[in-house]
Amino acid sequence: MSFIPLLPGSLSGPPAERSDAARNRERLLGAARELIAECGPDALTMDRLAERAGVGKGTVFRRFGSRAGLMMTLLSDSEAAFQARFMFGPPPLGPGAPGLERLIAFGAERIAYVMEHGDLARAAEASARSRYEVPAVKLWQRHIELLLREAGMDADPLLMAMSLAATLDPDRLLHAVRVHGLAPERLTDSWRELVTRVVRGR
Amino acid sequence: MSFIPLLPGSLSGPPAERSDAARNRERLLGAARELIAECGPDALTMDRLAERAGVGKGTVFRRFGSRAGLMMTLLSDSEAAFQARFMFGPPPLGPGAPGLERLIAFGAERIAYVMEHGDLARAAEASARSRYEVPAVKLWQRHIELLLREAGMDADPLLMAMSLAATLDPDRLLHAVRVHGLAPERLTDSWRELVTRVVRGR
DNA sequence: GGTCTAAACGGACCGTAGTCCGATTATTAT
DNA sequence: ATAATAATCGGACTACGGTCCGTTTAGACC
Repeated sequence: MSFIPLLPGSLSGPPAERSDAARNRERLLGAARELIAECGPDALTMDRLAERAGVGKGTVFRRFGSRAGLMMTLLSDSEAAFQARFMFGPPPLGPGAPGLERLIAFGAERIAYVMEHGDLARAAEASARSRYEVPAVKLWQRHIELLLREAGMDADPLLMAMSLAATLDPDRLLHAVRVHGLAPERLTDSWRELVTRVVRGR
Repeated sequence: MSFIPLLPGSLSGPPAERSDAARNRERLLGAARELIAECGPDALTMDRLAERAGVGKGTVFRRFGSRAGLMMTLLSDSEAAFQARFMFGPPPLGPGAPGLERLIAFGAERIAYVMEHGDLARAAEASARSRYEVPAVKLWQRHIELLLREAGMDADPLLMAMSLAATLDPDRLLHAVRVHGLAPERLTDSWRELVTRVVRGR
């Protein structure tokens, strides 16, 4: 007869990463940060990364699943911090302020975030299909929807949130700033106008 | 002494396509349409296309520059028709109706267009960088900006047009319909709400 | 220490977009 | 018709993301 655990297996946590796996993950993350610091995210190829970290290519993909997955891992710290700030931090970004003000603050913070981590964020946007299935992206969108409802928006908050989220897409924001040469403040101002008009209604 | 043209060279038109080049271009377009009809745009690879058309791979790229370029060429007819309708056609899409009504009609038509040619449009969206530099995309955006101004929008019409254009991105629209299962009419309704609120202002 | 197993490893391999350059051919001038 | 020339052609080649599978090894149990 086999061992019967007191807790369901899935609650005892993952079966503990093997030590060589942990070592390689750290090596890979370190090497990735080095390469990005040297040449930027676009120049990071999976082959070079494997070589630099001294592991096989298969190992890279088993760890991170894909190039986008690697980039998301690299972003996860700042991403988590951002999430914590808009969900639990002080107003006007966090709870405590009116919905509209939180929306305005959210956009402003998001724009600032993209200005700082934009290239990485763009590289982390997986290939086409799953771009909108990334947990973080879905979270922002639900957050916007929530704030819209709280601000009294009546008409189809889900789709309005989708439209507003599209405005904050890293790709578009970076293009506006880098190609069109627009100042980030102008993006922030425009976002404030946009959400104000959308919320205030007709 | 060399020949002096009466007109600057660039005005005498392109130096006339060589007959074999024209023949190959037709062959390629035909083969591309066949392959897409058979297996959809995603299954069209440049190698298969070259093989089916009976030409070398280099020829494909010299003709169309890239995979996205090929897709744009395939779309150009319906794209031109669409452009003609919103620029010169009857109201409310074309000139003659108030700006807001034209904006609403524009979005509705665009959504319908994406529902029909969406996959092709998505494949035509070049790789990252130049997504917003495609002439057609810039044209829509300027058109939206124009209509916003005409409708009396005061605050930064350029950026508002960018945001609104983001809402109509084929990728997002298709995702909403295919993954979230939203009805296209709901997208149209939401677009009407959105532009109405944006234009009416505070 | 020895044995066993599942997990981790590594790098050869694949499909794809895009490039390059020597060979070919349409066109024009003579 | 012939020769000169410049555009076109074709397919081998590269770079990259991603997969596969035979081999190795960490860790648990004896």
